[in-house]
Amino acid sequence: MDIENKIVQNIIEAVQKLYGTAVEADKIVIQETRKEFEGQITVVTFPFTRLSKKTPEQTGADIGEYLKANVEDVTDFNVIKGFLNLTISEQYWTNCLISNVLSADYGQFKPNGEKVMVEYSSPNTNKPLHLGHVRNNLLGYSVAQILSANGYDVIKANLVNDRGIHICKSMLAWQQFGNNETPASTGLKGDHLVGKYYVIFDKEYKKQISELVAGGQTEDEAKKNAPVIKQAQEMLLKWESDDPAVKELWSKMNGWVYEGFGETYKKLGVDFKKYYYESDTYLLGKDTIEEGLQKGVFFKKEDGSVWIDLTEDGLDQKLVLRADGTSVYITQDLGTAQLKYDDFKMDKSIYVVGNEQDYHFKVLFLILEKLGKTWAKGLFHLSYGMVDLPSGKMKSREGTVVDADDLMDEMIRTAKERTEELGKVEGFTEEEKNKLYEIIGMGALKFFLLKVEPKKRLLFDPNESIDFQGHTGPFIQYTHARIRSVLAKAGYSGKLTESYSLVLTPLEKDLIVNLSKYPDVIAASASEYSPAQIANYVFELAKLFNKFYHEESILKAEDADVRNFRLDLASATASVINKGMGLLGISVPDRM
RNA sequence: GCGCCCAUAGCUCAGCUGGAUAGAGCAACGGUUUUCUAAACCGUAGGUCUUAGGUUCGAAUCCUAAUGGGCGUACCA
Repeated sequence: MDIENKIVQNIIEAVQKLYGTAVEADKIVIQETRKEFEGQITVVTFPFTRLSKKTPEQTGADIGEYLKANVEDVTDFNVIKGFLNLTISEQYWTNCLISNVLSADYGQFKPNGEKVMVEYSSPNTNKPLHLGHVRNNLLGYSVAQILSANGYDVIKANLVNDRGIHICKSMLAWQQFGNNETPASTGLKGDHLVGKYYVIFDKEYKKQISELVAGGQTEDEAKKNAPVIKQAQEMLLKWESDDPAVKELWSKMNGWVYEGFGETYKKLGVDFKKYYYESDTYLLGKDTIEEGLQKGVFFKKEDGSVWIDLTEDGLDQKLVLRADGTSVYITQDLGTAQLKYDDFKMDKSIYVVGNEQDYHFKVLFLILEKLGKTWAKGLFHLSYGMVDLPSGKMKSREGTVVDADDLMDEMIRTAKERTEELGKVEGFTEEEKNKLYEIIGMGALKFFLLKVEPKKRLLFDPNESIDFQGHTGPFIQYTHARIRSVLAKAGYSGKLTESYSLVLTPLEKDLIVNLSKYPDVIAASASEYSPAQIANYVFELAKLFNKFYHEESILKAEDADVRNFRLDLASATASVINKGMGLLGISVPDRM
């Protein structure tokens, strides 16, 4: 809000003139006035009492007088203890609505010339996506949208883990037990079919282990000697040496998975500009290791393994290359980071990855900094908490995962039931109905996951369905639909208010004050990479509008100017709801 | 052992760089529909902000320690 800057400037002047000393702008605390007091903007005046050598009340009154006399839009003030509550003119708020909030690009910042990559999703191709991936995908997509609204040029990237021992496990199990099943022959989604064989592998593996243990081997020996694991390892070696048959099987099964993921991504509403595949990048990083050795950042042990000593930074010694010269996880991440930078030369790069990898990224970024990569300071790990069930962690191999596709289907089904119960789809075509159910069901799911601060862990109880009432996506969607309905009835087609001399009701003023905060919320959510801030803001806005809607009629307002103004106000609210929800990847319907 | 993260109402969560009597939603109880969509609105009840110290005009917020929970600390990814 620009009025805040004006007030801050004038306070600096006031303190200078009244008390003969200077205050820094960042010492001045401005906040929203609490509901129970008169005014919209509050200045905390405790810090000035030291300069004024007067009571908080007297100091507040001094500054209040000054502001009233010198700032055009400050029309009145009151002082309660160390709080100076300012009343801002009606014209200011009316004007704010008409010239700012209602403009088409409200909340969209000008391009800032910076490029940022957001890497998210990053699935393994041996099993379908589950609820944890859903959180990742929604977060990544939303953060990308938010950065884009803040003026960044955003590149959404997906680093697919398409190779490795876990992939070979699914392949091997399919080869041995699959009877040539395909998605077409079974009707299963490709990623689910492959996941099925990942589970079958694990069952077989466990069976063989217990047989070997029964035959006298220790648990550890059995784990190494079980025939299936040996075969999987052989398969991995063959893959690495480009064995045509293995590669063909690999391409075939990954192809099924990609088709399945494609559907899931589509339903989730996420997309990517750039795909990286680990089968292409897993050998990268060796140059970086060499560079590190040259620069003396890394050192070689007698066995030939390469390390970095981070003990001075409070971390440990970390292996960066095995004794046999092969890569570890961080080797390829070093290489991939370089590759990404070479590809796009971005200013910032966000990795959306769970908090179990906090240490890994701390080390990764630190190494790149020590290597003197100027771009390393732009790297950021957007770390988010795990999604837990009441029973604890989800385990794909133990079948306790909440499957992404199942969950989405269930949400949409529930949306359908709820909507039909309420009898709200009269006059909808079959297609419109299905579209609506999807919008509502996905809205409920997305809002549920995004309203929580990313770094907090998230509890999901499959036995308790996700709500459609209260602090939810559908609540906000409903508010939007109501507004659109009123606007449609009024034949509203754009800004109606001319007059700046309205007397606003408290609720109208509250609404405008709230709407005027939107750009600040967008900026804050970007600097903290937190869609939750937008989610909670939009909820607050919707709640406030519902109150207004309930208490003050729009279409039946006695005065034509008031009616027009309220239509503008409603339209502005709908538009901010639409934009805010859009940044969360949630659509809002016109009717529901 | 060491490191990182979390702890707010019965449950799920807000609480911005320290600022007024700590706020929502759900669940519970009571009320609102001849009036723009009741997926809504209003009210009641519910809290020693895990604990103990400290910093200061002022602490849920910052510092220290303890307790509880999660994660990491692999020549796994």
